[in-house]
Amino acid sequence: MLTIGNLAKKTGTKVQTIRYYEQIGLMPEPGRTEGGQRRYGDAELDRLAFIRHSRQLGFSLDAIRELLDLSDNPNKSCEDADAIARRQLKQVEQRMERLKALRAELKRMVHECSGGKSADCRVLEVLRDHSECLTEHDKIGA
Amino acid sequence: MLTIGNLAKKTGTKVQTIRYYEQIGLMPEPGRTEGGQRRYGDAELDRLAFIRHSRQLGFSLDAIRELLDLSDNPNKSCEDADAIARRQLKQVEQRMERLKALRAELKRMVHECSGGKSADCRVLEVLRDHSECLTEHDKIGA
DNA sequence: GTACATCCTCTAGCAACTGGAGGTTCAAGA
DNA sequence: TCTTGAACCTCCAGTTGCTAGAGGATGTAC
Repeated sequence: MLTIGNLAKKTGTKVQTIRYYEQIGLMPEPGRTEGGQRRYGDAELDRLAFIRHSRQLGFSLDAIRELLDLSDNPNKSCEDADAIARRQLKQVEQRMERLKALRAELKRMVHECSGGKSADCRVLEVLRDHSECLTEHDKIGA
Repeated sequence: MLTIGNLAKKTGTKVQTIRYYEQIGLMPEPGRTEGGQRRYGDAELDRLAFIRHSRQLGFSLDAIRELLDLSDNPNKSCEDADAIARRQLKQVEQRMERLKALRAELKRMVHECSGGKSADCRVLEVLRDHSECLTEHDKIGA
């Protein structure tokens, strides 16, 4: 049986995060010692590893909830899981497109800066005047 | 003079967001009508446009605060603004690298899914077992 | 038996907004 | 001039995914 600290170490999670996952119902309520401390078994270790791995792949906690539900019910259709992954893939691709445009703009700003007083700064100038942008970058966020 | 609603429309910002920027000191306290409603001039319009544009390029509000300070003081060195932009560029590039790895992994997951019961789902299987991953993707977030 | 690392709960905070409740003001039309 | 209704006001709570700290209890190793 694992203490919460050891579970945390094994999965690369913070202790507080595990308690948080329990609080929002992603992790089950584990058994406790007489003194009230949490003790975890292998099932919980696997579940937390699944959650962490999914987070690393960028899935939201809501998406993970769905994936866990599919994982818990082997008779459900695989298509649902696939759809979630496809959705995630699409999001990732959109974010990459956005970042590409941002990178181009930032590079241009940075390369045009020649030092000197900020009155003549190209970086600030571009920020002041959107029309100087070569690319579209309309939505906020990555 | 602009009402807050018109300022919002002109800059593509929500009214609440403008009030929020005022609250945190990014936007100045504007003049008011006798009845207490905010009225904005061109300076505020420019400032908000600057803020929004910077946000679109992914700068944090803290970074924007610095940039605004530089913009307000034309005698300060341009190098500071350049450094902020370079920092931002670096972040964007790091995020892109991460997303590339994620995209590869997600694509692989999705392409291997052949439908059927979730018991045999490759998506779920990969999520269960990190060792099946071809790429490293250790840090969470984009 | 005692030290002290680790655990417990609870609360608050982070970024960067967004939404709603409940009430007031402004401007245009009758 | 009055009325209507859109837009404004303040204040508070919620979002996502954690993270940090206070103040106190527990577990374990020596």
